[in-house]
Amino acid sequence: MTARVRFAPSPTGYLHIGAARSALFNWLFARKVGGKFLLRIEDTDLQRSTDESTRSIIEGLEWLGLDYDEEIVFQSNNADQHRAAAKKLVAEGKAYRDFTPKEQREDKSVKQGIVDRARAHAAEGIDHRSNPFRELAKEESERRAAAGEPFAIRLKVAAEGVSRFADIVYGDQERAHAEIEDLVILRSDGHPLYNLSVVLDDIEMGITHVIRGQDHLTNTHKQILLYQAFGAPVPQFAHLPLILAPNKAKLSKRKHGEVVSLTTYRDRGFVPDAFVNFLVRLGWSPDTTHYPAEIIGAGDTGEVQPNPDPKDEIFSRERLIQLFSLDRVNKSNAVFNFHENDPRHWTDDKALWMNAEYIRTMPLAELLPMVKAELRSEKLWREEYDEDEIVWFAKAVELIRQRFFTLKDFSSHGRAYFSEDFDFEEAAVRKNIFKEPKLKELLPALGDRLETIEPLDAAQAEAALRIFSDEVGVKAGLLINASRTMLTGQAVGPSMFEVFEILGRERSVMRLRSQRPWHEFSEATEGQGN
RNA sequence: GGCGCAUUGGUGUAGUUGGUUAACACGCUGCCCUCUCAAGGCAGAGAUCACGGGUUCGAGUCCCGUAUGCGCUACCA
Repeated sequence: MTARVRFAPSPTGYLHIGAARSALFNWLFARKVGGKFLLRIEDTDLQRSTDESTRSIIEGLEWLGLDYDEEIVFQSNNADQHRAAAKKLVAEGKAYRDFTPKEQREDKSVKQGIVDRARAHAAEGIDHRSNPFRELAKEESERRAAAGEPFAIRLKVAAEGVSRFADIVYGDQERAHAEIEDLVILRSDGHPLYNLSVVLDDIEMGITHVIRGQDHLTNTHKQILLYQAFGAPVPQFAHLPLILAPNKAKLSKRKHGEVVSLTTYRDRGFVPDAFVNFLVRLGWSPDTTHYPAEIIGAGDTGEVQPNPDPKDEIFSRERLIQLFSLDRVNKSNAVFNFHENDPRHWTDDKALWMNAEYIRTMPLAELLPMVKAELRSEKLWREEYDEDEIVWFAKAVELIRQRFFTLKDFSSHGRAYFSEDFDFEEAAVRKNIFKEPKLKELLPALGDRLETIEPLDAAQAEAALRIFSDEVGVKAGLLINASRTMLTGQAVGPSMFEVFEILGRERSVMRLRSQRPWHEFSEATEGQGN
């Protein structure tokens, strides 16, 4: 039997990174075992579900490269079947109509309401199964329903016995039926509820492995009861640890903002594979056991690769598929360690590091289209980069990628490589240019010197600059650092001679002759004057 | 309140059936390299393995309890 798994988000907002990770684990599992990965949108909550959110989920999965194998299932399309199934359970005596009027929610929190009621019931010795309608005569129930009296449908849970299942991640789970209330499966307005809908859809879609967040671990017992009521085979379950905020609270949009939204990472310049690589390490690690080559087979065919080294952190998508296994998922929740109000560490440092690692080491051919998209979105793209200047473009990207963290850096820190319209950083100007008054004359003179060299490659530029610095009696470093700021507006960047070569003779000379720093900033040192 | 799950340096993780200097990655500090900043190389700080008992010659690894966190407990998903 081929495995069939699904990712089943509810479209009530952006795609949460925790949900994205669930999708990833499902996808990896499916690809690993040659099964099917399906997508189901759980849009039963019509008030909260939005098309925009559905779109963002689909886009998010596409961005991560998690392709699904069949048509998307929209749960709302199945509401009629779900209703019919609930009524069938009533007819079979496995569920009953509850005519208790719907409770009005107070303004206090749901959680507090639950606790209060549980306390009150405990104090009065009320069993949660003491519903007066549980054993109502069939005829009476039919009569009241026919008379138009509203009712919810509850599953009749056995008073005795226990529910058991073996979770692939969390191990054997057991819960006494006495702990499970007669859950409502159909609302009095005819609306099917979550536990009913998931089970029915999972049966319908032939799901064999349910891989989802640990927040559903205890719900699973209820769902198993429903599988049994419908006489359907129970799938395997694997629950995933949750992703928590730095204060170990649940990550939420309201409290933590855009760091929890997957689209943020796309919009802020993450490489999809890098983010996948980061996400997969939250709660999963590969088997690093080292088996002798004579046991696992020869490595030269490429078919059998040894397990990774413990120090390995970078895994390609293909490697992840090869290495992935649900029994290597751990049980404790992971903290997503971002720093609010710190622009440098706006998200987890390791995610940022990993993205930088991908940007500087991934095949250039894969990076170039991403840089192109970024430049295009910032109106810095020129068609020549795809034509006559294609070699230049590749070399420029190769040069500057080495110290970038996100794709956004290509249009911000890297702007001067693609446009004359770049800014000078004031601190850089003060540090590298204003500190030596002679530079106002030396830099244009250096420009004159470099103008005589064609082509202006790195070696030539270096030779010329060093000779020039000797002649005028200043340290080469002074001219190098000043040049960097003149040509890029910044105090830091790649090796200066490479920059000369990439920018070329014309642009280098023009920028060395520019008077912009003196026009844009006052030479007066801060804290002095008046 | 009840039930469930978890607990290894700041963060993510490793630690196969208990065996004795608790490993790796990120981050942090210093040094080297150097035209700056990264990268890279080297070195270092940082963990009484939540706490308390127990079993054992020996426990991060097994058992019990406590604490803390999280989850579920809804006619939310």
